[in-house]
Amino acid sequence: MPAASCEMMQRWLAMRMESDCHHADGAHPGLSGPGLSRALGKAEERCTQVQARLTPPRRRVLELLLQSDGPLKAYDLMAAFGTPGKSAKPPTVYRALDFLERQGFAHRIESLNAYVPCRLDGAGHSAAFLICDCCGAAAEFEPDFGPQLAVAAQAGYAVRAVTLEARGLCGACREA
Amino acid sequence: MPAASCEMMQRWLAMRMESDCHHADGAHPGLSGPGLSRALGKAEERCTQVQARLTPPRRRVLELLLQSDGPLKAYDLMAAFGTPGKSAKPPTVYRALDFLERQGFAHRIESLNAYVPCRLDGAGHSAAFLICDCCGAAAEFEPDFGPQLAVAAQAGYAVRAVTLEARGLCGACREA
DNA sequence: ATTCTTCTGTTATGAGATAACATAACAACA
DNA sequence: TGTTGTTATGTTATCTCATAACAGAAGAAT
Repeated sequence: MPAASCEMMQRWLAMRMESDCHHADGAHPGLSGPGLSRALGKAEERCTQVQARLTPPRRRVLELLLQSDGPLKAYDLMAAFGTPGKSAKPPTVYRALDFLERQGFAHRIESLNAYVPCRLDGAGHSAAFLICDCCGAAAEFEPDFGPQLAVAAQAGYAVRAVTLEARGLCGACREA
Repeated sequence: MPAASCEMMQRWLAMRMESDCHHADGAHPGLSGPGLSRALGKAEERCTQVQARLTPPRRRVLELLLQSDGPLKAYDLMAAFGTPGKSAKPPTVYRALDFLERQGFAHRIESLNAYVPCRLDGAGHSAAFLICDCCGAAAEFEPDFGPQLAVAAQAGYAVRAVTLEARGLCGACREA
């Protein structure tokens, strides 16, 4: 199939991605029980160190993020926030996310409009993700922005934060 | 000496307007006249090479992006699309943007929900930007994703596209 | 000329995020 | 201990961003 196929190919790929690819991801499995408690405790600790308050709604949103196997949308968080039928309202969740991002406890993934808990210790203001277009997994990794920061310096930019999002297929989905 | 006058202008604006930073940016000035025609012609050419159709709405959206000094929002494009009072509707613009992105003529900047024309020749499916939080300029640069791709390969990921967005202050705004 | 595909125009709706304002909790300190 | 300033929450409404779904027009292929 020669040339007219560029758009056809796109559609085909899109269909394939939509078709059920429900591999459990494995990149960052959701926490529960002791692991969850430990992570929350760590967050509490870091909050007291910097005199920030991990209030109930903030803690709840962080808990939901930590429990999840993958990125969560803001409205998913709202739905899961309270008891069934008693969901949170947008500002509650967005404010909590705002706080969590400022403290480095969570990241927003721009290309998904979704949020993940930070998986790296002592992370600063940078985040980098390998995102699987098939199963939706988002694996955080420690980026080396050396080359990019060199370019920025050359151009006279003062970089405050960098986000990098690589889209593709994870190992599991490549084989399937 | 354009740099000096730009600086003066910035100081003046900063004094007048205190909080808001409305400098014209200069990173990628909007095209007009022959430069614009040349860019559009080049796009036409590349389209015929791959048997894609740069139809009127697509061409119009690309033209608007090329004319702009900075990133444009989808709804700004809609407003500017036709004659005053006769704006385009969402699908018209989003479909055009979709096409332009697929052909590599435009990029979406995720962290701004905005769009820019591609400024690099022969660009593949990667994009990298230095975004000024003060004046809104978005300077595209050729990224070197060597380290990141190594990480991805190590993790078994097949990377299809990478986007990088560095937020900070451009040289001009740093001084102001 | 017909058929297939792609592209456009239109209406309506879905998803994502914030504005604005009132109230509550907390810390600091006289 | 009450007062004050600050920070956080609850609530309503609204705003911005993006897509679904379908009818019809324009091109290309035979």
